[in-house]
Amino acid sequence: MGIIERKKREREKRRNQILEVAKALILDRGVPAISMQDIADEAELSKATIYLYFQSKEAILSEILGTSADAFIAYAEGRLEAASDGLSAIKILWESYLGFFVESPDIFICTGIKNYIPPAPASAGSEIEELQHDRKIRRLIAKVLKRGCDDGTLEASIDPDRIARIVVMITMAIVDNIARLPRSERDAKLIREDMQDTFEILLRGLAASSAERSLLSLSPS
Amino acid sequence: MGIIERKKREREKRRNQILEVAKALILDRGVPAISMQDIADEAELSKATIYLYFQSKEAILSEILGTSADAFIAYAEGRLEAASDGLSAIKILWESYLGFFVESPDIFICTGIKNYIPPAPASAGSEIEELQHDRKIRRLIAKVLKRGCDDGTLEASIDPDRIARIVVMITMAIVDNIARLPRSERDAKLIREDMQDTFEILLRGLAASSAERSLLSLSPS
Amino acid sequence: MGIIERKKREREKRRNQILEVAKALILDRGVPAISMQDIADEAELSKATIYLYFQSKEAILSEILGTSADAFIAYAEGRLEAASDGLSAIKILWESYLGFFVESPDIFICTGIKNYIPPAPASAGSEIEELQHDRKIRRLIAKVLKRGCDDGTLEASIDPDRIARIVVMITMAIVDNIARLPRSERDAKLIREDMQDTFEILLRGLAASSAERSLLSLSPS
Amino acid sequence: MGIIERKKREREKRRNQILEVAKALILDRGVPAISMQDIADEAELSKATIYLYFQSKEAILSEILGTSADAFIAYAEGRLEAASDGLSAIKILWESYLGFFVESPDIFICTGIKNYIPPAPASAGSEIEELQHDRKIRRLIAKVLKRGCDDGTLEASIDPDRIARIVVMITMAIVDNIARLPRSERDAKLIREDMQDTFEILLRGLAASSAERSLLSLSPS
DNA sequence: TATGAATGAGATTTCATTCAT
DNA sequence: CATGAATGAAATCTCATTCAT
Repeated sequence: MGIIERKKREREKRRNQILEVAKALILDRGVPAISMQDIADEAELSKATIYLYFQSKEAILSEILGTSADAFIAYAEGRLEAASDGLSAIKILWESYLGFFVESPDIFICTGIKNYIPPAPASAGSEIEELQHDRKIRRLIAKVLKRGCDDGTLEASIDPDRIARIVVMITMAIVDNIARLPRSERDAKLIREDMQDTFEILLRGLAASSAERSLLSLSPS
Repeated sequence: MGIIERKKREREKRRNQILEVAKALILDRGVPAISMQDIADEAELSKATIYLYFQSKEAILSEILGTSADAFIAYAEGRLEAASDGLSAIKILWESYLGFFVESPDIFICTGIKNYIPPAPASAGSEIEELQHDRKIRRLIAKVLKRGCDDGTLEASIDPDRIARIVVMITMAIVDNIARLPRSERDAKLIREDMQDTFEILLRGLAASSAERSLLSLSPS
Repeated sequence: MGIIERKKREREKRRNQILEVAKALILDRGVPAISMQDIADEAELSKATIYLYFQSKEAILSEILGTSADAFIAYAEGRLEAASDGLSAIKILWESYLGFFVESPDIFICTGIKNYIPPAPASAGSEIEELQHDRKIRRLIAKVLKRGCDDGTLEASIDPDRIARIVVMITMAIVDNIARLPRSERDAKLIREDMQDTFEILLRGLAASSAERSLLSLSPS
Repeated sequence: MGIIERKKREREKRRNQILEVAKALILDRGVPAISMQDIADEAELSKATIYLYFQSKEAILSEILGTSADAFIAYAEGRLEAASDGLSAIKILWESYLGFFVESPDIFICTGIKNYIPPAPASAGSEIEELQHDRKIRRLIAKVLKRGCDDGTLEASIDPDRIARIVVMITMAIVDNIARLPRSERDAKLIREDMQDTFEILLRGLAASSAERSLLSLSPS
């Protein structure tokens, strides 16, 4: 029954092609400026065909979000195994972020999408699914923070879950701000600098007071 | 000739009424979901009448933004006079923010508007004006940070301008995130708690290492 | 009873002021581009006040048309008294036209208005009134043509009434074409040249074959 | 795969249907009085569908204009091959015009459109394209006039380009004037008579003085 | 007389989505 | 599976005109 397999593979390929096209367009013109027509045109498919692969525009956006988040999580989890304690774990997390996300345009795309999704929509259904993407990353961060609280390398008073949420927000905010610049002025280096500064401040703010100052700076690859 | 005065007052009243209606709608449904028609309907006026008071939809949004920002700046500047050094100044700033903004729904509205403004627009004209509102607040924060760097109460290595930008971003991010919750779950207390935690982390991250730990917590009124 | 007289005079003055403003605006931006609001603003009156003096926008346009036509007719009739025969009469008529109208911007205004009035409107009422303005000029031209047919200086086969109508049309067409140029390139000299060429062709076409060729050119003042 | 062919044909048919509907409406109510809504209603399509076939209202008007002009030019050029000299060429041109255009309502439609196009627009871009339609006809006329000047059958002193421009204007003026009559009184015969008279006058005015008088009348088919 | 305020009706255009083939 | 065609609903903005004061 290889034929069914092949069909499935081809279907998957089309899906990905559409997603790639959508990502490229978002990067170029911003989420609100692109229409299903644009995606169809660029993918050299008809609008109707797009609807064969995705239920709605929102579904496309959601999938892009999810894929990127999952990829990051896999990447970060691999690197985290090398962490000796909570403090170094969170440093590794941020270095991963700086290394992985910032180099790739996915970061702009995801932030663009997140900010496009209307705040507090009427139907809670899809929204919950949306947040799921965040939530995975949030859970990862919370785990790392908790480890630091437990082993004494991070300030004991913090609430890992809440701070994890805040950290995700902050990160997105930085990207979003860069994304608002005209495309030509937009620069991965800018983000990296802003993020490095921000993460160092957060690191100092989160570390236990006993932590050695010299450990509180980041050195992204 | 009090008649002219009265007319003027009434006109002002209508303007404000429209702004209030717009704010209420934004709060309720989010910026992208409201149209001039919605505003008109809710204000029990015709669309054309709205255009009598505001040149465009953007003008309404901009005015809301500007008014709130100005009010906050005035409020904060008054309180800042009591600051003895940079560290206490920044604490006062954040306490002001928590006290002033967080209690009022303006915070949601402003964040909603800011995030609605299309990222990286072609014409820089109006956008620059838009950002002006931010810029004022940013300048205020930068001034406070600089004071702290100069008098040794804040970490000397930080760049006041960049960090000011980051701080504004972070603040908006927190609000925005809350705003994305379904209206019913959304809660000023939530924001206050998130912000307080965040600001405390930032405070510890920004303070000079010599600062007394006990000074690094906030107590909003 | 001077008081009533004065009021009447003042009313007349306001009317004229409004008409002048309207003419200036038409000249500047073209009929379709001006609104009652524009007229009111420029006249430093309210829109409602304009409606106290004129029943509608159309009424203003119509009055402008009428006034200009009447002025031209008076001017031309004066000069026509010097005509010795039909051929010289028609030359004088065109020279008058070139001298009077072309020098003054009224020509643009009138043409602009004429072309703005929708062709073949539903209600015949107002339209008939409109054409009245033309008709007066047409009658004048027809009279002159008839004189020429009768005294043998013009081609006997022409139908004075029909040709009069045609001549008015042609004249307007020339002006209209110039009016379509960007205001900066628009030039009274241009019109004069086009009109002179055209009138000379018409003159040759209308003159009896016995007419001396040397009489068939125009020399506008 | 005739299916693609058929689709293409049907698409073309729809386009034409829309153009026909637009033409009928223009004929009936005049260009300024019709909206995209009207066209859609009359074509029993939705407004959005109209936009599927034409980029804008202006595009529809322009296409109507272009099609008619091209058709006329083709028709006239074919007949012009029979011309023995400049004088007979211009006679043939006018006879073609009378025969081709005047019988069809296109003449009203085109004139209506031309007069609708705003005078002296800010952006020269689209306007230039618009005038292209005229220009083609103008060029044809100029060529014919030049031939006549060169072979001595037309008055040598005329400037072919300028006179060509004038002739186009005059022609349009006649049509436009008829179009302003209430639809019921409007009559192709009227135009034909007016145009024939006019063209004969122009012919006499343009012909060299040596031309035989008997050649200076038109006999449209 | 004069006017500020209000508005109904409409114009053009866009877009996510559906459906017959 | 793929698509061309169609559309309803909306969005922003304009304008001649009326009316209460």
